[in-house]
Amino acid sequence: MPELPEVETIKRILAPQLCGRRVENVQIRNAQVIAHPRAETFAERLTGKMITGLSRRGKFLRIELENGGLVCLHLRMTGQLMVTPAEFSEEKHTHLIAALSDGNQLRYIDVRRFGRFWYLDKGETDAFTGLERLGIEPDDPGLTADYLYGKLGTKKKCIKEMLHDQSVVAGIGNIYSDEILFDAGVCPEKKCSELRADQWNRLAVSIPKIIAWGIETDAMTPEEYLAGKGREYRNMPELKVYGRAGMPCRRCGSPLKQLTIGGRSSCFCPECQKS
DNA sequence: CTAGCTTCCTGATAGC
DNA sequence: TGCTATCAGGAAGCTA
Repeated sequence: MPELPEVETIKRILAPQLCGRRVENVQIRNAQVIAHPRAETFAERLTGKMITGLSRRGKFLRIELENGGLVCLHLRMTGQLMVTPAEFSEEKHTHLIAALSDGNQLRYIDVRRFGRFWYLDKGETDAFTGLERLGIEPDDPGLTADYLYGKLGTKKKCIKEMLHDQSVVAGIGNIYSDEILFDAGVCPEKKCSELRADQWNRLAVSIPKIIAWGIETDAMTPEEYLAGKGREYRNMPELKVYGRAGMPCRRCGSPLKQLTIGGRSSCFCPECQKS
């Protein structure tokens, strides 16, 4: 499931393959991946437009067009965006294919079909994408202990759940929330209202640190990208806790524990994350 | 305002 | 072998 570091990786890989290319035509195989406007209109608006830039905000990707129009997309759980030569065989669950002026194709593949696309004309604000309610980026200098405390200090929900609130810090999902809490030495079940000042301080350090580390370890060469046909965006970072239930903690050796918190599986070290 | 539940989807896996 | 049940999860939308 792509989180901020993977979306950033996708952006960096795709930007040089998309910028300066014109969208020649758009085939939408499954209209449900288009959230706004209607699929036909979406295809019409894109056709003939030159791609001028790619940007990321939280887990959203934005494809900027020459007319000031914007394609926003969210990959959710299983969405994959890739540029391939037109002759590459088509993956199962391909929902959108945009032919580009250099002969390549931009393809969207999504097994579970949770991902969504929006097209916004220049200045258009009426279509709700979710982008508008995003909080600050993890690398924003405004991400301080005070900021976190101000947003979450009175919340009764546990910190693990609240780290997923995109309106506080944008881009954190289930993998990186586990990694951040381990780095900060904070128990995922701890209620926000019960966190101490030193724990807010450590979270304010760990959030940008772990997200930056994720981006670094995801970094992929164009050769690696092509070898995987662009399907894999995570270069297998050495995760400390996520998915390692029962295995020894990399810091203290104690067996890592798994719990379901707010409907999400959560892994942590009961020794290193006692409070 | 918050908490809690449901929805969307398919593939992997477990149990019989 | 083949069936059914369960689970995974980002975020919106709903009710209470």
